[in-house]
Amino acid sequence: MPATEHSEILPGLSDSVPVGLSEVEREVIAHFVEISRALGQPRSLAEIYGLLFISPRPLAMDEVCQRLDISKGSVSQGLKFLREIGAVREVEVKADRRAHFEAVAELRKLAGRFLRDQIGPRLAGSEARLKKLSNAAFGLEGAHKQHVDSRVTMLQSWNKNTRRILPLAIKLLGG
Amino acid sequence: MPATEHSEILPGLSDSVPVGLSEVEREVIAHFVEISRALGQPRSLAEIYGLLFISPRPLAMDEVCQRLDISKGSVSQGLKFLREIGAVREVEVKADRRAHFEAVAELRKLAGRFLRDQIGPRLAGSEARLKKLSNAAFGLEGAHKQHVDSRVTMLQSWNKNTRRILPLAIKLLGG
DNA sequence: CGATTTGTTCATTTTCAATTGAACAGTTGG
DNA sequence: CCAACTGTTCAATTGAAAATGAACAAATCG
Repeated sequence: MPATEHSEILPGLSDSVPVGLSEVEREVIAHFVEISRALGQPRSLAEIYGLLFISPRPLAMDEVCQRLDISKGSVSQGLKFLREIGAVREVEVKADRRAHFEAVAELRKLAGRFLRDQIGPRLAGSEARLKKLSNAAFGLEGAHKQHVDSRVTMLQSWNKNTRRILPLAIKLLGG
Repeated sequence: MPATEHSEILPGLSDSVPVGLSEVEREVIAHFVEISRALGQPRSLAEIYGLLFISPRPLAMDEVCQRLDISKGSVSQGLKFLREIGAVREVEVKADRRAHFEAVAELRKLAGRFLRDQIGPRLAGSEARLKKLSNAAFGLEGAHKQHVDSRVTMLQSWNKNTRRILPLAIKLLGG
């Protein structure tokens, strides 16, 4: 007997939501969990996105809850965030009033929005801070001032470099 | 009276290690703390690197402890890591047997090593996982197999793109 | 050689963000 | 209108990662 892919742990309850995750699903989710770690994003986000990414059809919130065994609150917040950064889109499903979601699978869009929303603001804050720093350095004198000035200049140039590279990276990723 | 830059909170104890941090030091450290957050690195690392970055001379471990008010253990571990990724180098100081450290301030080296040591291994692991995934997908059938295959292919291509970009980013950062 | 200084390690504690779950609000269908 | 369903919010809990500090090893000094 071939193993059923959507493993049904409880045979009696068929044709509702499958219980547990298939091997493929587990692996895909694990993959996204790793990536999200590197990006400093919470695990549940990655799990939700991974499940939607590999799902052949859009899923409703409570389906995600059940399949991943995470709380309604987490899924609600997770989906909210994923929608905001455009990693997930809401789609209609006939004869079902629940909201359904599917993964946006275009890397260019994904990476672009992530960088714009998560990294961009930080860089902006950085710039402001460097200005403040530059002021603080203004009051100094002599060799000490020279040293501080050179360091501050360095930081400003690093920031500028980073700004230059981000849009470029997005282009390359998408192509 | 002009504010002393290396603020001396306890006037009697001069010419040993200054107590507290100057405004410039605080700002520079805050800057690195922000960056380290974005990179998912612990705060103490950023504080240590920031202090060394703005310091006009190499510092010994216990100086770092005192100035930042961090435990000896943390500083020891922090410096170990920073040395490993090449963000800090050890230098000799005459008539002082303690090890002294200074910040490596070349962005190219810094970013390069960070990407190589922290991101590279993750990408490698990713590749392995994708192979496993590809195998798991092999046993499937029909439309479901087609869907899974297309998704797996997508993941593989994303990985490849990322690999292509990293070295490029390093080059651009340094220039 | 002790005594002191320097530095590491690692079990415990602390901290902080992620997760939970219960209360709540809004919709829909009967 | 009310009962069931769907989804959000937020105070409390949990858990994972970081910081502490004491025990230890190694080097240096007198």
